[in-house]
Amino acid sequence: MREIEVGTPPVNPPERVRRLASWLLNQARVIGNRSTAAAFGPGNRTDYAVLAALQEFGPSSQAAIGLRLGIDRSDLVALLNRLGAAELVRRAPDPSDRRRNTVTITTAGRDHLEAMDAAVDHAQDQLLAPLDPAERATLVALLQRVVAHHHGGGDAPRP
Amino acid sequence: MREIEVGTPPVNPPERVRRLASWLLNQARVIGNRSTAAAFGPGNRTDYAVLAALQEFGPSSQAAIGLRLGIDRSDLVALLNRLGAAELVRRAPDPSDRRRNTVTITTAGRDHLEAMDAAVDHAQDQLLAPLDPAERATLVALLQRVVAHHHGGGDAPRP
DNA sequence: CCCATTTCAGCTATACTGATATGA
DNA sequence: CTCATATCAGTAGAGCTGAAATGG
Repeated sequence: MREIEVGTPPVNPPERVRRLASWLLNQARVIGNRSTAAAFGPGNRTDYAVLAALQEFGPSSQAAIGLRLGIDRSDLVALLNRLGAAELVRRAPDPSDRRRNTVTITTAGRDHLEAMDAAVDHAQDQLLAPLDPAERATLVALLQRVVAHHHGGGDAPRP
Repeated sequence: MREIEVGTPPVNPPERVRRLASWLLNQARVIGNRSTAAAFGPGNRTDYAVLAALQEFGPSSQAAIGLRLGIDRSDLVALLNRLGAAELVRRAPDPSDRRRNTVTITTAGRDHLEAMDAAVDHAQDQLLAPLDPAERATLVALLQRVVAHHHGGGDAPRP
């Protein structure tokens, strides 16, 4: 029994394509999106990242959240509208700089984040099912290095 | 000097997010898409896969191409319209089954494919820049196993 | 004046769904 | 009548751009 359903999977692609890291990343990402779409609702896969950032770093402006997670300022507006409507975050004008909204995670938001943690772990488990723990760590480490190289330090805190 | 330009890179994301394979795959895929978008024109990253499939397996129906590469039947129509307009493929009704179009790569298509090969290699090189050859092979092999597991054999020919 | 922040309106490319016409 | 094939129309989310409104 296969846990993740795939819509239009490739069947025997040509050599040239089968060895391309960029192609494999695209395929793997579609699979990962499906497994995480089951954990969160569809469409809202970035909610987890935003709540996790607010939990780990405390109240932040929208610009700070976007910068931290690589989410566009525009997309954050609708996302925070949803999280705010669900009472998972509060959005209040910053008294010290009234251009800013200070976004704060609520108690309900913390609960929701913890509930999602289990679902997220399960999604990663499904995605990486064919790999043993050491191989999973290797894959994650290699991907972190690729991302860090191009983003200039996305995998480790910078001074 | 960084070769690949990135629009909204994450800066110091939270622990919970930084270790997620699904998140890393998304980040790496955006980087890979940018590097390949430089090799092909933007928008047409699947052209290479289609031409490679026709080169390796010979003339095929559109349904066969889509099945092989995991491309939706609908999206193939516009793609082949473009490739046909550029004279890189020929599309002729199959005399033995007139529902089908037999798609054949042209000489110009072969030339174009070979020209793209170099650009594609360069794009992979940029994407995997921080990894040595052994690490690149490891990453590709791990991704192939993940993809194969969920697609049921996407990384190796099946009988 | 210039710059930062939020918000909105819209654009493009991707992955997909559903319906239709034609033919095996 | 059924199934397969190709085509078209249209949907939904992701990533992004440009401009307006407000304020430092």
